[in-house]
Amino acid sequence: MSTSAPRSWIAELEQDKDLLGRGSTAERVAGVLRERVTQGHIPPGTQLSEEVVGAALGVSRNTLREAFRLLTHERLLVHALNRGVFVRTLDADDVVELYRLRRLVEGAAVRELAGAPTRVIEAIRTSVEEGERAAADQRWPDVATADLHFHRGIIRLAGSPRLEELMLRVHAELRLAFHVMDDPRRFHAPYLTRNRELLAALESRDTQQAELLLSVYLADAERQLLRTFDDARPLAP
Amino acid sequence: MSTSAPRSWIAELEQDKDLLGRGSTAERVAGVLRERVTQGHIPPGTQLSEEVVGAALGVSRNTLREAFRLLTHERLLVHALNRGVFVRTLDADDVVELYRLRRLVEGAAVRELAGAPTRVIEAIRTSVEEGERAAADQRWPDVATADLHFHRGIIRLAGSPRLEELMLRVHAELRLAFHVMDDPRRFHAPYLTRNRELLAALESRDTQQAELLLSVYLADAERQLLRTFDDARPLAP
DNA sequence: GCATATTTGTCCGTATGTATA
DNA sequence: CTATACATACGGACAAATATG
Repeated sequence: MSTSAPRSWIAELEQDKDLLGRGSTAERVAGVLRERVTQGHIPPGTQLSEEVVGAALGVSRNTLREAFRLLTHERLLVHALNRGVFVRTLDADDVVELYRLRRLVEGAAVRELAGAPTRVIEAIRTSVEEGERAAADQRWPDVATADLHFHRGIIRLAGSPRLEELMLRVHAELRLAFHVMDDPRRFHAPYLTRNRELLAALESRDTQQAELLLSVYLADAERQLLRTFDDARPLAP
Repeated sequence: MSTSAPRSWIAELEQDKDLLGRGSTAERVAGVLRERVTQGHIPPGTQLSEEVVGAALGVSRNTLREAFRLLTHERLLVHALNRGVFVRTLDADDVVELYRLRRLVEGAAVRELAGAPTRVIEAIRTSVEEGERAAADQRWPDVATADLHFHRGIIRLAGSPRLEELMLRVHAELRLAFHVMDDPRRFHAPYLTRNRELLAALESRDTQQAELLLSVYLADAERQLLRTFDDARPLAP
């Protein structure tokens, strides 16, 4: 594999050096790399050499290896024994499993609607309005993050921090696939009205309707993502 | 905090030194420690000194810290900044959330019963018979592990490796709480007949019945665990 | 409240092993 | 097959934080 031809992301990395504020050094380094990877600035498949990245961020290899270990557990990097770490590349099977998991978990969370505190539903409303405002101002990346906030709110209906953490990682993984999209607007914008409909079902405590809307929502999103996936890579190794 | 008075577990650790077979050194070290912690040989609350444990296993501090990082992510250890790592101590709130998560996820998995391959159900049958054989031979620890295999089989109905991994970690966490039980027989043995009943519902593809049996199963187990939890620690800080 | 001892956090240098050109 | 580049793992060192008296 050719790993990285331009290497422009290394210079960008150095700009984050002073951004390493609080927390353990390894965790701060992991935070910077997580941001760069999920934002698509470091494309999937590129190798992250210990020496090069460590020099760019000004940390030792020991510290960097701890950060790598964190991100490998989050499945944003893959670790090949004695070969190094690489930015994860998602294939179609990954997307299928991730959406299967979303349908399962978010569906189960909606089914907990009856016992969920109203505070959670209000937070979901906030995320919907946040997305609509962002769309009105044509801030498409913000529309995408508002959409993720919307789904995080749904998962909160389940009332389990561990489940929420799992799904945060799932969403981060999916972002690796979102970047094959040339136009983020076309992908996220159509779901604004769907989110509004789903919110209405939640606020009227209509579990059945919410479950139905959610399942078609996720099925459509998966289909759309898989379609552009096949277009982008007709013959992947 | 007094951490560890007897320290007998250090000598036991050294017996595992040669057991470190394949894989990265850090991962093998993590494997040994994971075993010792989930088996209850290293009691919750004890501090794992880098120097002491590193000497016992014959690995350097840097390598050991990588292993610690792995187990901290699995929530078997807790990391206090500048103070070190400790074996996790579960409180009642943890148990409540873990069982909420089990009800949610295993319930959702059973609801996927229709689309699950028969191979998975056959594996569940195997785990039931495995538990019954162990009980007949009075091997109570094996009854406990067979019970965990049973639930892992149920989760496999969902067909998501990521979900399975999450729940494996949840089960490992729960083992930290199981050890407050003085008698593992009384806790796990009564569920043998319940598992047999649930298996019958699964094999006849009766989703409704399986869902019902599972929910009362988990509710009872949670109640029983919380009860002995309150007995063991009437006034926890 | 202060001084000391212990432990962790971080970095460096180096030797060994492994994969790839 | 050899050579090269890189990851793996070790040991030592010092700074920083914490606990103890």
